[in-house]
Amino acid sequence: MRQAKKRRSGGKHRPWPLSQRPGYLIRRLHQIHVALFQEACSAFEVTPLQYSLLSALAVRETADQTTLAADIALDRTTTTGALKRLAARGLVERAVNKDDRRARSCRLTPAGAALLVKIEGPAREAHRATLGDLSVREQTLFVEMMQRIVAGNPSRDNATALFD
Amino acid sequence: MRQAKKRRSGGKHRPWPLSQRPGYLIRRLHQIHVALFQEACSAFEVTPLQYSLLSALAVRETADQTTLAADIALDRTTTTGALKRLAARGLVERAVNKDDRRARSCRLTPAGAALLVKIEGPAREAHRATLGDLSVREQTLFVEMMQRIVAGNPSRDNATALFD
DNA sequence: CCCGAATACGAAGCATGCTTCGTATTTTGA
DNA sequence: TCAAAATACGAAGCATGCTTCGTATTCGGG
Repeated sequence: MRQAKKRRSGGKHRPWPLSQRPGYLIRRLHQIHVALFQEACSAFEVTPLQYSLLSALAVRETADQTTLAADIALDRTTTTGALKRLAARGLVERAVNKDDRRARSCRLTPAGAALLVKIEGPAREAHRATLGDLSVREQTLFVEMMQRIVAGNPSRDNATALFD
Repeated sequence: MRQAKKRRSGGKHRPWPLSQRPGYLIRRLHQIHVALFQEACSAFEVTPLQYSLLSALAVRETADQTTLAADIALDRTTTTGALKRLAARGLVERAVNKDDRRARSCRLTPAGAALLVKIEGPAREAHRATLGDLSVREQTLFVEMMQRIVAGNPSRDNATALFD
């Protein structure tokens, strides 16, 4: 624990080291996780985001794009783009909803469901490895703290409608 | 250690909830931080990444793009794009190095240095607010754990030692 | 000194992520 | 009932982020 003192009076701007800034560290963590995930799941050509989408679809069975976007806390248009790519690969089906022609009903194809089963192991391992430098006890604590932060910062999408 | 929870006979694949996956939580944290930063620094039209770059430049005085990319642990070509945008706004100067015409010597302009001074307060507040749902003690622990994870996963290009 | 290795970039391409604006469709309320 | 509000999308634009490939320049060893 170094406590840099020094602060010369006429000195320039004293930089706050990047390695101590929460935002920088979070960006690095994200970078690390994506790299670990890509490595672990390279055989499936699936990104973490696509895995999240497939997981959400497995739960929903059928859902429109806006619902899925809310499920994974992602912007609606970004979600659409990802779903299009998954559909182009035959992993997801996007059909206009017959009861509401505004909506696109999305669902896993058999190929998508099969891929999800096969990727689960490596994907979990990648998630686990991301916190692999912490003790098991710390990992639990770390996840709990992240959940608390997320709970305290609702995503724009779904929360605004509740309170005007 | 793996206590295989029995899967119900008719049951489909049982998903690991997104809200418990480290990778998902990290993505949400990043999303939250960027939003808080943008809100706090909206008057300056600067993104977290650009702030990191300006900070790195303030320390380096002068540096080529590859060095800056390593400083902030970002891909070289992405760094170039960000520097171009900063240069277009007159915050950064990008000149071909006279001693090595392969390299681009980058440095803060007076406007860039001035902006960095003004943005520091709001930027720090945004970083602090990102962990605002944790107690002060927890914030310290959280940052320490993130640093440990980052230290255990070196970026492809090293030499981030400048920032300690 | 000179040729190959190393270095610093740039361009192109794909995939997130976000905002704003416009359109089609459904719902709703006076 | 019928026009306004709400909803679900799509397109376009900007900003990250990454990889791969190609080019210019410098450096290093024979």
